[in-house]
Amino acid sequence: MFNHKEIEKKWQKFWYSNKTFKTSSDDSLPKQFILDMFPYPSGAGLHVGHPEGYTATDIYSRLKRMQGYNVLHPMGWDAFGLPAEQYAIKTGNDPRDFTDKNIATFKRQIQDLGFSYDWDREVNTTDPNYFKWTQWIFKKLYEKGLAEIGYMEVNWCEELGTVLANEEVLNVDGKMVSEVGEFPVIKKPMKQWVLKITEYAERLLNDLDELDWPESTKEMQRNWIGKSIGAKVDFKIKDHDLSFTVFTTRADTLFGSTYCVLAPEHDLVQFITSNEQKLEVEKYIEFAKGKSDLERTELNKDKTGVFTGAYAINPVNGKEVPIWISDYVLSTYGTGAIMAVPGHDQRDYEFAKKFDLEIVKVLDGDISEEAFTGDALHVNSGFLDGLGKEEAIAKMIEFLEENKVGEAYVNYKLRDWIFSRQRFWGEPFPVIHWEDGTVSLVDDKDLPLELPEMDNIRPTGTGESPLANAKEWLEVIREDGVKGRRETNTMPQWAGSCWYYIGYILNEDGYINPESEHGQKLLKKWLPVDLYIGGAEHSVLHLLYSRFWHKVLYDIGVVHTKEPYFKLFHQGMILGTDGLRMSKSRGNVVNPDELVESHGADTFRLYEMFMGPLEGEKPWSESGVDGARRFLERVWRMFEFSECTDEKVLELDKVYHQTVKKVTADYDNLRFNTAISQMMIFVNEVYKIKKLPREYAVGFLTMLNPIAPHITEELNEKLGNDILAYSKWPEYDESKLIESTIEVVIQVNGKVRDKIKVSAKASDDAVKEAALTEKVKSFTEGKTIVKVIYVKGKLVSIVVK
RNA sequence: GCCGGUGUGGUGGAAUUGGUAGACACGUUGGAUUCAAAAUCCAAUGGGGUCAAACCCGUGCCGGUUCGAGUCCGGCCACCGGUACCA
Repeated sequence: MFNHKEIEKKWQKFWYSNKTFKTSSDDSLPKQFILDMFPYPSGAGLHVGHPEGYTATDIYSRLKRMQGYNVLHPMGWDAFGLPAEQYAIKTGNDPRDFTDKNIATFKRQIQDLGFSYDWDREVNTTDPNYFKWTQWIFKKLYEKGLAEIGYMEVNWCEELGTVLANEEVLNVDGKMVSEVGEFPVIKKPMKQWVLKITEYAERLLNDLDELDWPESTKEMQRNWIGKSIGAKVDFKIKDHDLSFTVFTTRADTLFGSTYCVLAPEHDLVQFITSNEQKLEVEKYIEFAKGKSDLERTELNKDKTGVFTGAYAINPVNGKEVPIWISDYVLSTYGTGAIMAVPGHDQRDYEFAKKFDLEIVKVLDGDISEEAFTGDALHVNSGFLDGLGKEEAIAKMIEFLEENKVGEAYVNYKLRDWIFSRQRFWGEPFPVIHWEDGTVSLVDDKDLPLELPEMDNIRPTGTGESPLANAKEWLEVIREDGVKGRRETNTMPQWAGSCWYYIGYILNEDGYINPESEHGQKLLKKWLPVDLYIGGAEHSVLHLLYSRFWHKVLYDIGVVHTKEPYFKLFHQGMILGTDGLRMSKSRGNVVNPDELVESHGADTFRLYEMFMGPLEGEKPWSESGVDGARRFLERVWRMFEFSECTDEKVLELDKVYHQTVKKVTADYDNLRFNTAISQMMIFVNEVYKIKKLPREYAVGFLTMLNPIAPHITEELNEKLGNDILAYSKWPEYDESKLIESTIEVVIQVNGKVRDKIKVSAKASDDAVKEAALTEKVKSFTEGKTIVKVIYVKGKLVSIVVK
């Protein structure tokens, strides 16, 4: 039995005090930037899911160091956010203390696992020295015209007097209510900072192609960006000097447009509603405010809507068509208005059937039961009659452009990013609103703009953040006597996580100015991130927002790669022993502390990597942990019973070289479970032979070191060698892997019937000949052999009739 | 609902390009060791069938392509992640 407590503490202390894993400033070595998604340090501490990805990157980092790379492998804290805010409001305590305490726990737990982080580069998003640069980037966005104030809809709860996160809103009978108290929640437009990510939509879409990311993640981002090519069409409103624009991908069906629908929030609704309809329209707008987008669109089974009393003029045929409002049209997609073509759009079809609106067939397909949305020749469409879809779309756009009533247009589902939160615990905006109506930014030399000390953080009841109560901080006076008020919104948690990979690079005992010569040198050296591992739950939002900021920084010359993260990998979730997601309420959360205490960090790391493929979801198992420990015990004993000899042990040649080959390839491809099983096979062989040549002993310890760094360093030290952390990665000799005889499977009509051993050098014909064994013949007898297929070195397939 | 994923023995999983399904572990059973036990070492272990073999069945379900399908195609089912203010 080895004493994990002693060994692990000893090596952790050694690495920490020697700064073994400090990033080298040596520019001659090739670099590897290996990054984890940094955690939100919750009050519950680390759970066993966190170290899964961290172990993977740690193995990879240790491998790359031994392969001669200069490795940057840092860790930090995404420490702003909702839970600390809620804790502060509930208890009256300062979120800073709470956050610092949680970080200390997380850090201790992570360090107990022996990860090879360069702790000199630790970042913390709530550290003013860090968020100084978050604010600086915001200023750059503002100066580039990418940050604007606009009225955007938020979840407003009148009773609670506060804006709620989607997470805090429940759906009861299709209505939004607060999680706390079940009070009504409505969509209410409020002044918000908005980042114009849509201006980058096309680049965010196109540059996905050059990334080594899971195809599924790229696909999700593509779908999220949601590019659709179509046209804008202008509709004049009868008896008003007003018009509105719709976006459509099927401009060719314009002759079939028999009504239009505006989103209930559409600006025009108030101007065009007739007196007779006014009451009903207002009632409907109220009704729609209480529904979430999801309920309004995808979950919407029963269409609702109200006629406004106004008519639009169809620009292609001059027909007067009624204008309705309905919640299935969203103000946030396209132009917030649609031309309804009930014959050829299913939602419009359902709506028209329900409200008995005219349906005109303009494509030659069956519309008796449902809308026909395919490609067919046009009918009832004037100059489009007889044309197919593509041709007709092109011709219609030509008509629209010639008559100045529309144009070709590309629409994205991607929406601009609401970048403000009505909260205390976030980065303050470096913005002052002056009483003369102007807005100015805080000067660079006055950054960071820190959060005020507040005795009691509480909601204001007006929808403003608790910062509105911090009078001294809030109110400023300009030299000319004009009064101003600081922005009371704060930035969302995304802000700090959008650029933290850059933070690590710049953090050399304080943050280097990214535009300085030294900062530039560092950024050019380290970017992009070579490997980024984190959960699939970040597939779209974090990764898309972060890519957007990176592109902006690229445009202003701060960074020099188009993309931040070159290779991305998602680790799967670790489930509870019951196969369900770990959660406090289920009581199935496993905390690593007890296991590290009882089994040791090496066992923990080994078990997590052996559980299954990194990307898969896997349930936790106690007995599996014991098995992992048993393997390490077996390794420990292997060095006790086997003579460590300087002689060659020919029986081990093949399995050793196989192991080097497989482990090297598997580590590189993040397939740790199969690498471990190969090392187990090697150990099993040594147990049979009871001899271990020195060269193979060191090679084996080197290979196991990235997974179980403490025990391998200890064994290696006992052998009298220098530390493994920077030793040379073993190489394999292909010639040792060649077999002289091979086993070939013989199939008859696809079923395995016999196996033969043949010389590796045997000719194809000789193998085919040898395949006709007595047993095989009993299956081919009385039948004609139609075909014989030989797959080299693997099988012979005989087809009979 | 929409987008993306997953489904293989009693259990975790392996099979990297269509070529021996179940590597390696866990568990179980048997043996060795021990006064005895734990630990350790060795062996067996998908299901049916058989004294043993032969043989049959088997990768969520239904169908297809192929000499050959866990792998490719079509249609389902179940579960998981995301769905823009949890991050």
